[in-house]
Amino acid sequence: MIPDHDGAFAPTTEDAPSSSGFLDDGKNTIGSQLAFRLREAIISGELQAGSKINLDKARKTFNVSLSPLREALARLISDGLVEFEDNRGYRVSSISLANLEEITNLREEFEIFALRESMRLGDVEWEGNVMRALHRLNRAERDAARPETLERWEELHREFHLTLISGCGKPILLHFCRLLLNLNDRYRRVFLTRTSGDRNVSQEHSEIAQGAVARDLDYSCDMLRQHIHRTGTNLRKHLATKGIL
Amino acid sequence: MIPDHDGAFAPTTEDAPSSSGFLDDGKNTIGSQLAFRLREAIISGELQAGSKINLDKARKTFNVSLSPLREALARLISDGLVEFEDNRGYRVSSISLANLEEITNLREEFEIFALRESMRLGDVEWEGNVMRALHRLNRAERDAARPETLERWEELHREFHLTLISGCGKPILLHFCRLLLNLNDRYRRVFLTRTSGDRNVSQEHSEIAQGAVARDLDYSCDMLRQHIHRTGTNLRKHLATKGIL
DNA sequence: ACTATCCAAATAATCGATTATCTGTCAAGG
DNA sequence: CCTTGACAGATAATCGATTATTTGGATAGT
Repeated sequence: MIPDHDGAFAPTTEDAPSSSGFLDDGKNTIGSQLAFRLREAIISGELQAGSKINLDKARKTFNVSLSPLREALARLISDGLVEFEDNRGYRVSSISLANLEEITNLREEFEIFALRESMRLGDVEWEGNVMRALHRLNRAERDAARPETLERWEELHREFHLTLISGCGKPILLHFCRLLLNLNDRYRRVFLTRTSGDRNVSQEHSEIAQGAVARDLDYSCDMLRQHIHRTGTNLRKHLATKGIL
Repeated sequence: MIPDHDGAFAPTTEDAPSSSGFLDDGKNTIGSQLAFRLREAIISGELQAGSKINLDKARKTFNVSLSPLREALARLISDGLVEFEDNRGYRVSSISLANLEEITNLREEFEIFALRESMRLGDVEWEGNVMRALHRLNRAERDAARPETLERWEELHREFHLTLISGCGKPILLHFCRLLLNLNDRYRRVFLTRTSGDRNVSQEHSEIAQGAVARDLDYSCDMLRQHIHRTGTNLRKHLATKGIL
């Protein structure tokens, strides 16, 4: 469950990372659903990075009133996907090489820290969740020609990484990692629709997960670091190539 | 300037940490001013941790309409000071021993990381800002009997810590540190109105700052770690004593 | 007594209209 | 020409009223 807007850094009430992470369970307010839709629109690149968000147009596009629209945008600000300035309105956060590099760098720092803590503190429950998330991810197909598989894969991928560090017992840290993962996903969704040829991502995930449940701290952390680093490097290349900077 | 709501993780436009960090420059929208007032009310303890925020009452108390009130609360959610649940409304984030410990722990990790980066990358401008912030802080008085001096000291103290790490060139990291500092300040404001007898906080700050501009990485980082750690320990004691947990 | 169901008051969410602010354009003055 | 100021259109912010949801308490059934 990504949104994480049930409360700020709530002490992680979730029993097990709900598989149906992103389900729009119909039970929410318009504001929540809208936040969900907008988030997807931004992460998928449908709403271009850096572009201004005209409230009137958005209101009409999504068929909602201003109140829930602002509500939704406020949440995306917390997520770092939208920026805001008094009397100037909202705009989709820009992407840049520097931003990508920072995200990658911070992910390395924070996720490794959180993984280490998880291995130190995680219980059997956590181990089980990790193995499940791994299995589900590795079973999911990822066909660039079929967007719905990409979306599904992204969801499971994020779920995997979050589950991996979910045993750390640090809600705020988890919150930060979730944000970074979110930000990172946007770059991947926009620039990478397939895995680069020289990588076997499934295997990378397996190595990390197995090292984690075996409590092989150094090995698992090292694998994770490399994993994040490689993704960063690939993204950097693609960003430079398609280079809209 | 703390609020940091000019945009998500904006590439730090600020030339120098504006001394007038918190000035309510009158030029903002009602929502912004309200966010400012509410933040102060929460950090100062005026709004009790864990308490529910009744929109109607708040609306009347602050003499505003619902829209700006929700706007303001949305910002405090980003700050981690307020929690929210669909159809259930808002409440002031709770405090707890675990929460305090996490904040302290993460501050140690992140601020040290950011300080190290600042020392690696910071320019003369940064050095100057650090020395200025230090001077201003050490000159400020802090009299438990006069709340306005406490408030002022807190502002300068936050400013000092932020300036110290402002050279790191990592806007997102800075954003996270700012949040943690904010959260931490609430504990101090509520539980510590004076420095514990066995500490010379001014000297601690001086040591950190001087080590920083001298680029003595290990020394400065170590001093900062101890500084944060001591504060955490003190707060923990007071929390246990006045223990409303 | 205990639980379940329904109702009413309290509270949150949303809407449409109004007010305030900003932005770009054009004219007058230098 | 360039700058300055004023205007108009576009856009954001706010408000008051309406609608939807939740909560707590009363009632009926076991």
